[in-house]
Amino acid sequence: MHQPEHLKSAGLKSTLPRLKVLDLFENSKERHLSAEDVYKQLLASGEDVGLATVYRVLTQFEQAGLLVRHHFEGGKSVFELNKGDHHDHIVCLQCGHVEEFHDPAIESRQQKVATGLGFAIRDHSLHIYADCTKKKCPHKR
Amino acid sequence: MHQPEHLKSAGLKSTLPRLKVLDLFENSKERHLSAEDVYKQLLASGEDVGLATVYRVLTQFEQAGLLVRHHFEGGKSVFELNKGDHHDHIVCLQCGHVEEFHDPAIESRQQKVATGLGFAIRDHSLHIYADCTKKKCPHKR
DNA sequence: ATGCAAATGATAATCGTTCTTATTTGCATT
DNA sequence: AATGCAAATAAGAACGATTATCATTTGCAT
Repeated sequence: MHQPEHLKSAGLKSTLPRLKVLDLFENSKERHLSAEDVYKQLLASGEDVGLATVYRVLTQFEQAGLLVRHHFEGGKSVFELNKGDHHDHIVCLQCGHVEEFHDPAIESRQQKVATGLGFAIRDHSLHIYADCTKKKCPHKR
Repeated sequence: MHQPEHLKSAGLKSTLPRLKVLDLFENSKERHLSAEDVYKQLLASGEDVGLATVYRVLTQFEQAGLLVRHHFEGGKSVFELNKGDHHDHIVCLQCGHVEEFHDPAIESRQQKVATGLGFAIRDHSLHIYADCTKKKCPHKR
């Protein structure tokens, strides 16, 4: 159990709801979870947390750098553990599974384009929405 | 005035609110407008349209292919006239202005990456959030 | 001019998220 | 181990964007 230290070093008190949420992200099958996902999974595990707390904790974790927030289509925010690397996302239109990728060529082109237009990149997001080409979509929800 | 034909060919009755909205997109300074933007500008022009109608019309125009919808950060949908071309967006963090660009190298890399992972791209969005590097941001709201 | 389906406007409802506030908890100090 | 207090929580109200409901109005073919 090394989670309390994670929280401590992030300047966050080691409370039960925070440990539960962090644990969920570290042990969940899907890397990408919405606030609703987190809330429901905690309730299903018998944990008794409030939805407002989930939202607060997710935002705090994002600010602390423990989680990264993404805005996929559909409006709702989705979070994932911050592995320290940057990557883009392919969202499967069939099952909603999110696959990650990183392409240095794309990244450097973005820099060139932005610089050429007189902008300094602060952040960017590349989302590809696609169909899995295998006969049966392998990513069960 | 060629707008009524636009609507007709899209299978939409030529009504006053729809003409107003279409006209606004064709004559507005900013290419990218939210439902709220459209509603407020119509009210400001003395036109009396309902907010619900604006939302409905925007969605219909999107489905008819007259407008394209984008989801920038901040949650709300933004629309622009469909010019038929695909392009990506740089959003100025200072003033909210949206600049468009198209980079074939990025596009082709995306195809390669998606194919390599076993996906067929249906749609994608690349949003760069950046600061304008000129001393004074030239894009006044 | 007439009729009727389609479109509108006002408003209620919904969804994701944030705010408010009274209560509870973590944890440092006795 | 008991105490105190700031920080964190839970419940529900509030919020902003969007969608649904429904009675009224409008476009347009007859």
